[in-house]
Amino acid sequence: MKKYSKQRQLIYNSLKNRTDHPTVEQLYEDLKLEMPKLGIATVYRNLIELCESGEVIKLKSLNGPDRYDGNNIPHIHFECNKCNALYDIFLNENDLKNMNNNINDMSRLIGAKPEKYFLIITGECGNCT
Amino acid sequence: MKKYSKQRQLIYNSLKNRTDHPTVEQLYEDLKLEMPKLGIATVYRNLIELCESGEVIKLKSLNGPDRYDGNNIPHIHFECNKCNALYDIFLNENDLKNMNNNINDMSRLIGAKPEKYFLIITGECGNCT
DNA sequence: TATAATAATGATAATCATTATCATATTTTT
DNA sequence: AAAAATATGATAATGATTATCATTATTATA
Repeated sequence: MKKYSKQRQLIYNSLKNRTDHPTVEQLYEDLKLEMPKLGIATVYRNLIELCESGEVIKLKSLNGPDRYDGNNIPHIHFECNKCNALYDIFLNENDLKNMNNNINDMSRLIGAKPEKYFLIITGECGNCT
Repeated sequence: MKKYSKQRQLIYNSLKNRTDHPTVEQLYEDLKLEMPKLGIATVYRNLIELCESGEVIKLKSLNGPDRYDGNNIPHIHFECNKCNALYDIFLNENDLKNMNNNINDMSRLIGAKPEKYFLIITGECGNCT
């Protein structure tokens, strides 16, 4: 993957080093501290590229704007409907395999060919109970 | 559930009688044929109410704007990344039970209390292959 | 290495989706 | 039927994202 511009490296590294799944706005505000001339359009542009290359995952939040996940190994998400925090949930090898089998079976029901899946659970997170 | 205004009944019935998961714009254009004075804000407003009451489900499309599902029995979705069609996939009782168990187990991993889940599969649908 | 060609940036305008406002109309209550 | 409560339609306002374009940075070429 190409990541030559200073800006892209900054965006890429930042996402790889945080697990809070920031919105574009959050990412932009944080990165401006390191690179004050950064433009928000650059953040949008690079996120599109990074998503297309598969380095980054775009998450459709149920409440606010889209959020971004720098972790591209397969996993699922939990969104707290109290505090809006978005958590990663990593499945063990066996559960992941089962999940993939289920996805294939489900898709077969409608004659479709699955590529990816997005599973998001909502409810109350541990911090909010 | 309350659905007294002519407009709300129209919106409600329309969603219950179609399975294509329209966007607000699509729904609005279609309903204007039956009720030419209908305003799009009314569509938005009533969809919010219908979602809050659980009669209707809001779906976060991976590409376009949000889409709405008049079927509130638990099921999952497949979004075709070629033609953008959004399909329902209904699970049998056993698979649904397994899915719920999995959701509970996954949530337990991070100490969260699950309420709902949204599973969307992407790929190529039967019509596009 | 200097220079030409290519591609990315930052500022901001434009667009798209959604929500807010408010005067009017409809529905419900009394 | 009148009063109170609620919903509507038109449209302004907002929020999120994309498009434009002159400038700057990066890469390729001589």
